[in-house]
Amino acid sequence: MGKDVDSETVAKNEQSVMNAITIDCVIFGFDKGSLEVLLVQHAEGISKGKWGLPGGWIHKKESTDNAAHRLLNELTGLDNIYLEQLKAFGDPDRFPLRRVITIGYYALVKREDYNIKAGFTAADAKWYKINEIPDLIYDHNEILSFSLQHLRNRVRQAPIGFNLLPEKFTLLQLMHLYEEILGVEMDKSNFRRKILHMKLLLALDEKQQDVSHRAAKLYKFDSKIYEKLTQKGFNFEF
Amino acid sequence: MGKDVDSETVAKNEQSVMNAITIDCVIFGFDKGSLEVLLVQHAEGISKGKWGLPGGWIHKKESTDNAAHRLLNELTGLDNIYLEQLKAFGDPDRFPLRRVITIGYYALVKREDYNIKAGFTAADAKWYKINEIPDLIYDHNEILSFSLQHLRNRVRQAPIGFNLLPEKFTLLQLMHLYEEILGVEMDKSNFRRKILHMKLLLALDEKQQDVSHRAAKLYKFDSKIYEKLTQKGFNFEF
DNA sequence: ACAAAAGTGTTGACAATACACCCATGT
DNA sequence: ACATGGGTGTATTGTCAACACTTTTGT
Repeated sequence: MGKDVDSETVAKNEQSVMNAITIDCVIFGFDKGSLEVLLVQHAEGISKGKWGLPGGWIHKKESTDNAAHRLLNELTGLDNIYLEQLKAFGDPDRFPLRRVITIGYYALVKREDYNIKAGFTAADAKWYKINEIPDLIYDHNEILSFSLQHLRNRVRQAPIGFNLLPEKFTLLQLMHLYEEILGVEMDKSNFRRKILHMKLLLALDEKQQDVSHRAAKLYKFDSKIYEKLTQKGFNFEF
Repeated sequence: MGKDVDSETVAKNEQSVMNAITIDCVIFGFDKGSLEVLLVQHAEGISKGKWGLPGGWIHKKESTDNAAHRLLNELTGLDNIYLEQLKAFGDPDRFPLRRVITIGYYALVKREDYNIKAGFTAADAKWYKINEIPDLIYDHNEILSFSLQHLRNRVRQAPIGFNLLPEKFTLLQLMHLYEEILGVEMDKSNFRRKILHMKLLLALDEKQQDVSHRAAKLYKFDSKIYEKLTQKGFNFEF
């Protein structure tokens, strides 16, 4: 949950939100070879100064999915974000003040698109590398590690990893993304064969610019072919 | 949700339950080659007479997982059931009277163990074949089809299918289970090789009884080996 | 020239598939 | 004897992992 969440004021005064359910988002980004998560710092309340997942309350008239999209947009300004529900976290003691159940979501964003929203400063919101996560409020460490586990599984069954990369990318960039997420080393040659064999990528007539070595061909993700493949349930095993 | 759920009485009078969140369970069983789901009939309220998923309210002091287990036990009398959360369903209009979010669970039960709990009659609770599901209350058809999709995916990645079979089973029974869940035809010989190669099964010194053909060897599921395999994340692709 | 990454080719091991066939048992 | 399912064997094809090698480009 975000800035004001552990102050009870919001829930008590606002009749327009549900008062025993919140939403928390794990926002993944990929930058310079590292998988990162966007955390926010609490400005007030009992956990002032501590970091946590961005989140907030659900309006009475919006779906939980919409609420998650809205919260994400309020924080990052981004609109068409890959967003999926993880599950509900319902331990009776997870929130110290009273019984609140939270619905976890995870999002994948392209770091190139991301600009922190006006109203937030570097002190409020910050990207943390996945293996440098501090102690978070409530059960947010648990939600985060669940989402990481989930991402590792999903990424092997559906080509959602693309959502973390720029529109145009090289095969090696894609491979490094998988290596980072799954924590494994891969063989360049075999990776190329495998991914090209799936016909999911569209080769562009463009090459990398300004690199101090042979420029690699750029590819983009072909969503039409992806649709076909997801329907008959394919296997993206790496 | 179960018998009394759409009467508001429970939520309003009972201070001990959360009033805007419920739990709904999809209970899968496997009988005579068919995948089935346990549905219950509403006794009162606006949807009297209609069938729906069993479910109910969450007590203030129990986790959502415990609530699901409790509800399942109240209905079936069973204790050690395979139970997993699906996700939260949060459409603002899913429940007609007011805003209620439900957390979906799915359970796999061995039909041999199952006995309907006292207090329920055949008119209250009934097994329905997966392709003969009637119109259900609220968004329960949606929850059901989501859970079926989820089951089909899960069953290919973890050996949870065993939870639907008796303690001791034959290889062909197991194969038929997979065929039914996944909706495919399999090759007997190849299935044997594949499943035995995984070393997940323990061959017993027992054979089928009272069958009008050659009796098949019985196997049981080796949970120790399963633990090992799940940890390094294996692939149960069929 | 050489570093660094792009990109290709080859090989051997192993797994998936499709079938053909024999075995045991009750009616 | 035959129907029914249990159980074995094999030949082919395809996929995967390991690794050696060539190509391009900036410094």
